[in-house]
Amino acid sequence: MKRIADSTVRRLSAYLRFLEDFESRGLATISSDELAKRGGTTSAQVRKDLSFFGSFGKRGLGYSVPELAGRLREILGLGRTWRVIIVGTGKIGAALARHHGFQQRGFTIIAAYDNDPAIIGADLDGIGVRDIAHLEADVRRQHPDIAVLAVPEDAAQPVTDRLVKAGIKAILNFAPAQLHVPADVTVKTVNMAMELEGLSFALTNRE
Amino acid sequence: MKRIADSTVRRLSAYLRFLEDFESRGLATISSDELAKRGGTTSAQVRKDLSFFGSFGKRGLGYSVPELAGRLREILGLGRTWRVIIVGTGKIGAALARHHGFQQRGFTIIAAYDNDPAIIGADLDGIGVRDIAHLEADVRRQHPDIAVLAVPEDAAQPVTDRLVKAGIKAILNFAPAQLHVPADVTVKTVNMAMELEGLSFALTNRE
DNA sequence: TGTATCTTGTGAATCAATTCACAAGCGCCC
DNA sequence: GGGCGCTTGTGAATTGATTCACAAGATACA
Repeated sequence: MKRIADSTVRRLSAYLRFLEDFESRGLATISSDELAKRGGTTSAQVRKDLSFFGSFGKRGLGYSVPELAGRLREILGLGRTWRVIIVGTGKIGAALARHHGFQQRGFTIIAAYDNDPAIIGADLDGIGVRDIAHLEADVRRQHPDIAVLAVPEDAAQPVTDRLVKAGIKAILNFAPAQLHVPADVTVKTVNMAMELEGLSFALTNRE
Repeated sequence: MKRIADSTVRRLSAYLRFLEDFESRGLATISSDELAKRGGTTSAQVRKDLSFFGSFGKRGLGYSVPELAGRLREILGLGRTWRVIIVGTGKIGAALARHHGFQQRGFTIIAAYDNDPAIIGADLDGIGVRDIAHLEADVRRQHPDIAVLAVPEDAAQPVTDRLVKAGIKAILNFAPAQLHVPADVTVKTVNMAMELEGLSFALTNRE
C-alpha cells in the first residue's frame, strides 16, 4: 500500500469524530464540503484523503454517514480493543490513567508502572501501579499493544529501550525527548513545551 | 517576514533543548551535523532552518553553543515571561496546573478556572481555582498571554469564544475539538485521542 | 604563506502535499 | 425518458518542504 501521510491520518481521525456527531444527530448523508467546513479544510482535501482507501461516496448525494464512519473505523483500526500500559505515574501519567476518555474509543489501560516505592501498589481509579521492575515480564506475558510513556526526560530513552526489547511496537511519548527506536516501532510524541514555544513564537513574530 | 512553517518552529524548539544540554556539558561549539543526529534530521535541514533567521555559524567550525542558544531563545520569544491561565481543572487541567515544567521555561501560570462549585476555591500547588464567571473580567485586568483550554469537548468552542472576545491571542487546546477562531488568534491543539488513533492506524496498516 | 581539512550557507533539484478543475454518475422532477 | 442540479473521484497543476551539492570562508599547521 502507498504510504499514507501522517497529516492524512490525523484528518481521517477528525472526520470520524464529526461523523459520530452527525450520526448522533440522525443525519443520513454528508457531503465532502460539509465535512471540510467542520474540519477547517477543503472538500477536495476530504475527497483526496478518502480516495487513498477507496470510493465511499455517491455522486450527487455525498457519503452515507454510518457507512463512512464504519469504513473510517476499519481504516483506523478501531474495530478492536487495544491494550495500553502507562509507564510513569507522575502528574501526567496519573492523570492519563484516570482519564476515562480512552476507554470509550477502544483503548483499555491494563496496567501502570512506576519506580517510586511510595506510589507502587496504589490504585488509580481501578488501575494498579506496579513496580517497573516487572515491566519486561508483564509485557511478555500480557503483550500490550501500546505503551504511554510519561517518565522524566532522562529516563525516557532507557525505558524506551526496555519497552522495545520486550516487544512493544507503538509508543505515545509525553516526555520532552527525541526517542530513538527501530523502524518497526511507531512513536508519537506529545511535547507540551514545544507547543507552548510554538505559541510564544507566533505571539512574538506577528507582523 | 517570510512565513515560517510550523515544522520548522518545532525543530528550532528541539534544537534549543539540545543546545541547553550541550551547554550544561560545557561544549563550546556544535556542528549542524551533530545537532541533526541528535534531532533525527539532516544537517542540511538544520542549516536551512537557521538560514531563515540569519547566519549564525562559522564555516569550518560550526556554531557557538551559547550564542546559538541565545539566538534561538530570541527567535522563539523566550526572552520574556509569558502569563498563562488554565481553563478547566479536570484531570488534565489539574495535572497541568501542578506540572512545574512550564515555569522553568518562562511560562507562569497565573490562574486556573472551573465551573464546578466543588473545586472552585481549591488550591493546586499554589494556583487558586477561580469561578469561570470571573474569566472575562480577570483577562481584561491581568491580560494573560496564553490560555490552556482543558474543558470537556462540548464546552470547548463556547469557552474559546469567550476567551477570544476577552482578548486572548494564543490558545493551547487539549479538548478533542476543532476550534474556530479569527485569523489573529493562534491555536495549537494537543489531541491524545488522535495520537492514539494514529498509533492504531500504524499497527493495523503495517505491511 | 600555502595547503589540507572542515563546515557553513544557499541556489537548484527533488520529493511530497494540496488545490484546481472537470468529466462522469446519481437523484429528482416534469 | 430527458434534462437539471448536485457532488464525487481523480489526473494535472501548483504550492510547499526537504535534500542535494558545491562554492566559499575559516582554522590549523608546516
